[in-house]
Amino acid sequence: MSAHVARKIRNPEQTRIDLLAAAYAEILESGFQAASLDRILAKTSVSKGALYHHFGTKQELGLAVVEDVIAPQLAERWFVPLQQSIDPIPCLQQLLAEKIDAADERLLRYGCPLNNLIQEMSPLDENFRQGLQRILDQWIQVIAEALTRGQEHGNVRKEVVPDEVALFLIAAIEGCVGLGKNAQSLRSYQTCLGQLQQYLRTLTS
Amino acid sequence: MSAHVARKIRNPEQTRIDLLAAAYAEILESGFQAASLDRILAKTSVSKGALYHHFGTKQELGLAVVEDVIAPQLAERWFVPLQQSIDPIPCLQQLLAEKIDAADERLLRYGCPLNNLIQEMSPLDENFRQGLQRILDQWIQVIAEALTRGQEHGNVRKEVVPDEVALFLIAAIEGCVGLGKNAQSLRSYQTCLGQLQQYLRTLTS
DNA sequence: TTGACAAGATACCGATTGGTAGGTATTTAT
DNA sequence: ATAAATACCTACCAATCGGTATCTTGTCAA
Repeated sequence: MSAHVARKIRNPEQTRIDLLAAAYAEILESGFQAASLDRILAKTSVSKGALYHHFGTKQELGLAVVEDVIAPQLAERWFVPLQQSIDPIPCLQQLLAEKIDAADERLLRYGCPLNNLIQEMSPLDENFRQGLQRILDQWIQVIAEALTRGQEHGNVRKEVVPDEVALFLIAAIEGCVGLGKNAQSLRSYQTCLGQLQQYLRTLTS
Repeated sequence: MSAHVARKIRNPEQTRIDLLAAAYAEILESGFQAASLDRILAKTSVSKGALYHHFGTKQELGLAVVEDVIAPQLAERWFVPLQQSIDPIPCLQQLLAEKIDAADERLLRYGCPLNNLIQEMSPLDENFRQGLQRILDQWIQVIAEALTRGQEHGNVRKEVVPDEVALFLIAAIEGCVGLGKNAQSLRSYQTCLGQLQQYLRTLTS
């Protein structure tokens, strides 16, 4: 079938995607500094020459993971639902509920990829810091806008400062995931996020 | 003066303390995995032979930093004041206020030593995880006991579950420090902890 | 069909890593 | 005074690190 179409031996876009996926996994498991390029290559059966054709340095590969893997992941799970919602408060509640229920074993073990890189890399590499901060700023903004709309609809107390509460919400989320990661306890993870849900309720009017 | 007292050429206890201090700083700045024994030795002018006389492996050194440096630090700043206080809620409020005011540049850049090690090491090394968890459990317990006493004195709402709120408080603190670390913004750090203070107020009856 | 460039492969490099071998020097106990 | 144990030092090691040089191969436009 399709005899005319020359079979593609090479597929640079797919190679790039494979590298990003393997690098993402390796970084999640070992951290960026301890992430081994050789291990990444072993996972992908891509050669080192190919890697360095697509990415100039290890740092470039890491930044690409942040921009092309982590950022879209977060956007899909948080930004899209929140921006589409008309009444954002129940939406926030449900996003938290999902986060509680969908407690992957992988999440419990390795934590949040975004927070991991923040804690490891922000003091060491300004490019990483800025790339991660861009994601955080978007996250804050999306939640803050949701809270503002909630205030306009009379669902959120006027006293709350959307920017500040959004910042705190993200901090609390990352904190809960981080503690659950060390406790290695689904129960800890869920009760911690459960307390955050109760906090959310104090924002409603 | 003191001609009889032989001058000490060697001081193994001090050597150990020097090593722990240097290792603590190096780990805070680079993380544990990327912490270089050679750099630690350079900071202390201690030889590698001496290091390996006091600590069998790099891991042992790291665990000693957790137990002998980080744990006492936290105990001094949180456990002692909380345990001594009769009315623990104002005490918690003030501890947070201190944490807001005493925002060191070093804290803002490198974050919380405890949380750093949690995020980096808990998935990689079970011994680290347990050592860190011991500290967390103590922290939780001290705060929970404070909250319970607060309930007994009628200062804290009966609905709060001390254990769970204590867990959440710590998560939120670490989250705030972690976000401030990436934002590199004193303002972010302080407003985030400020929101946590407001949360604390919702616990009072 | 061919020339030019992108994509990938292999072999290697210096630097750094945690750790060790084998020695010396100090301290302490007897 | 002396033996034994503790404390420390220097030189070295294999393994791994990120990165590079050099080459071949596949792709596509002209």
